[in-house]
Amino acid sequence: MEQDFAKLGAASLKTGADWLARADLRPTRQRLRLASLLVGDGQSRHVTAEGLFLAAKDSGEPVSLATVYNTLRAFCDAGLMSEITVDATRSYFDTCVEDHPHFFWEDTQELTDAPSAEVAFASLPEPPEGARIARVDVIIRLKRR
Amino acid sequence: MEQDFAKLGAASLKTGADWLARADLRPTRQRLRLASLLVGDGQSRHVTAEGLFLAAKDSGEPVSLATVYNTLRAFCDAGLMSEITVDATRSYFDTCVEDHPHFFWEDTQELTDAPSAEVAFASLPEPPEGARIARVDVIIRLKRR
DNA sequence: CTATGTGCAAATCTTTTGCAGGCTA
DNA sequence: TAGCCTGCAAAAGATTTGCACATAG
Repeated sequence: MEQDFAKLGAASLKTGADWLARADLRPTRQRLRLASLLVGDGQSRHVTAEGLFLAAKDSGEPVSLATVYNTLRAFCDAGLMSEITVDATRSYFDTCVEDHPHFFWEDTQELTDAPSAEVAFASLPEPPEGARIARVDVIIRLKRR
Repeated sequence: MEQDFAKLGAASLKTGADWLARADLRPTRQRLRLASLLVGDGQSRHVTAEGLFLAAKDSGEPVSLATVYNTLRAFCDAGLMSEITVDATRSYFDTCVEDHPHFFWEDTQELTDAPSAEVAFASLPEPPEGARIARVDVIIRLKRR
């Protein structure tokens, strides 16, 4: 589950701070660090709690695992991130909150964006009586050949 | 997570036995019981381990939770069932092994089939170089209104 | 009779939570 | 200063596993 994170510079710290400010989250040292790793370079990123925890440790400013979990939860609650369910044993989090399709690489357990423009529904069923469609998850599972 | 299971009669035991035989699985008392609950009426069914465990208990012939887990795993390995990932905290199993779309009722945590004919892709992306598409999961998340 | 399957309890793994001390506004 | 945040360790919940006993072929 190799994940490549933003190199941290002044710019990424600034970007992370803006990102937190958008959601009225207190810019603590830990949140700034995690935010920088997540959106420091303006790219969208897919992480697991464990992966982000390791990235923080590698970056030289460790954040406790509990705080990584709590922070990812806070980011989701604040609408900054979304949780993607692809694997029964692990949660994935995406810095992009739009409903979009994903590739899941079964060999490396890596989650990436699928080109959204190329996944189009010809039709979707009418939601059953009394229900509305909250979201449509599309996971394209890939195997190396 | 109310799940309604097959009423067990001679027919359902027969059906369950055939189902096991198709996969060369030994027809033990526990497997026959679970198979009957799953495919006894020829309907496709979506279960969690806990739900199936309770159904067995209610049916008057309990099966231990560990065996329910091991058996569901065995049924999947044998190609009789498939595992559907919709919820990070629980695994769902489907007696239908074809790749087909699902409704997930967020309020009751219930998983049902979506009318497959009505979910058509206009297009799917080309799998990235060196990969092939193993499966495409479509989960339509529903909220009650 | 031998290989498999079952059940219990214990282990494992991911995620959450209680609580004491620290830090932002 | 008040309240939110962090980290640690413990708790919780789902699933797996080790092992002794049972059972199908």
